[in-house]
Amino acid sequence: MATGRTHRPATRSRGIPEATVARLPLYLRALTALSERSVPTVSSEELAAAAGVNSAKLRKDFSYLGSYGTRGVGYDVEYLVYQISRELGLTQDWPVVIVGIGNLGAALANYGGFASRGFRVAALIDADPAMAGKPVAGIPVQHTDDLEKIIDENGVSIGVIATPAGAAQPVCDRLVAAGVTSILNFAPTVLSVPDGVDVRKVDLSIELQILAFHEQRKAGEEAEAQAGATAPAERENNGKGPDGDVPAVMPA
Amino acid sequence: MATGRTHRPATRSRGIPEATVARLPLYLRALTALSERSVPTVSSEELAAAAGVNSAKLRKDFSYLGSYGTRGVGYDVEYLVYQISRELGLTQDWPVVIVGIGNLGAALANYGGFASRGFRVAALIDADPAMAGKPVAGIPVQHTDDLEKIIDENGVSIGVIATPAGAAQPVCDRLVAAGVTSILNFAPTVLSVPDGVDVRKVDLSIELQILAFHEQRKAGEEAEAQAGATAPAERENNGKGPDGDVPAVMPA
DNA sequence: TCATCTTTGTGCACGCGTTCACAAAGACAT
DNA sequence: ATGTCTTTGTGAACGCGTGCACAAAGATGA
Repeated sequence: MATGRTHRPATRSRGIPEATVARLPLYLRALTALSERSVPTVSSEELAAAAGVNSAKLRKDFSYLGSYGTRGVGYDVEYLVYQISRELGLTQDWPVVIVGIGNLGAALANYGGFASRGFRVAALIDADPAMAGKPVAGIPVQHTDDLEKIIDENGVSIGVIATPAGAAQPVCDRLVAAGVTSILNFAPTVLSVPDGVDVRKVDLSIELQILAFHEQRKAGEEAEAQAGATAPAERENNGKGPDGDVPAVMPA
Repeated sequence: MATGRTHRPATRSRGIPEATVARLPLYLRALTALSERSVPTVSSEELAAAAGVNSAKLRKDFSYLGSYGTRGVGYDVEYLVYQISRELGLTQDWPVVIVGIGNLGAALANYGGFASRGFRVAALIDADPAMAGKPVAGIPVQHTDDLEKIIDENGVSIGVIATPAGAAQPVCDRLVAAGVTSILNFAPTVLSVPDGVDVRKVDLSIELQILAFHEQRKAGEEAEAQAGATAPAERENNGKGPDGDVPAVMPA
């Protein structure tokens, strides 16, 4: 998955482990799909398959929320949808601001997945005066100068940063000073924030690099297996470097 | 961080722990910045601060790669940049295809972070015939019909899925059948793939839901602390539900 | 050459998360 | 009522990841 990793010291919030919290949205999505198909109940086995996790893990996750299942039957879909929604805080409305309306910011503004679960794009903010007033996804872009006022008037506590790397920390500081306590950061920067503020980061470049690592490993193993299968002894040094299984690319 | 979570059974690849691999890009970014400022060496303490991690963790991470530091001095920046790049497989070129050129797909195509680290957008693919031939980020969009040919001719092993949820699994299947072995999935779906194929997912909606959970918890604790500080006994049941610290929103 | 000082590399202990395996609970049929 | 069968909820063991704390290594100066 995406870099969604956690900064917080794994403090168990209200008894629910962080790892479980991260899976609840997954369960919720699967349950919503079942609900739309009017499926009344579901077993841990079925639901786990739909969410792509181990069934024991799912049961343990649910056990942190309470005993919502019926032995011999399974879980009531509608009831579980409600319980998880409530636990995640999705029964209320969360106004969100997006700062930095470039390619990515605009795409986020247009992203339907926000509105679907209680998240409402309250405002779009950009530092470019030329953008001011221009509507994106039906919402007029406002200038950074008014950031504090916008946060305050809309009671915003969640901010999304989609600015270039250089602008991210200053924007973050202003958001926090204005009262934002949760930040979703798309800029390739490590943000520093005071205690009590949550930051999650999504970094496309990092995700690709992790994939590249595994991809390289796969290629290497394959080559090794190939060599081992055909002629193990022949694998001396076919014109590369002294180190056989390392690409012969040298640094400066 | 973003949903970047890992699917693989935490199989330690080549002795390097998965958690370490996920941090290497972070170190690399910090080191690149130092390199551009022509800083020759850096201590684990300084670098750790720049990357936002514990210094002991950083040293242990580097120890998996080998002994690249000098005691009493620190690490050679240039050398470390090269070693990490090589370990991550960034010394070679990775052609990537993006499937689904909507808002998000277009934003990804325009994203500069791809090109910067050995990743090259080899092709953009969309199912809409009206999009075919239209250039996005300077690259003409091609039709899904040619997917297999494109993968094959460009030697693509990494695919990015930015389609609507419904199209994701079919597209994934075709990518895998055509030879792609690493997938970065932006669609809100659980993809099932055969063994040997890596999937990482980035889910904006999930990230927001996790933030909402903590945000709700913070609000609840604050209210509780408030109540406890002023009048603990007064906190009987101020017209909500039988369960005091749960929002009195009822399901259908 | 020797002493001092800095910084790495790592042994060790701890805690979270995962998984297995099973007892308890309930549905359902007789 | 009683028995059988399904499925939950959880105790317990295991493994990975983290962070402390320190010994070893090397630089630097006298």
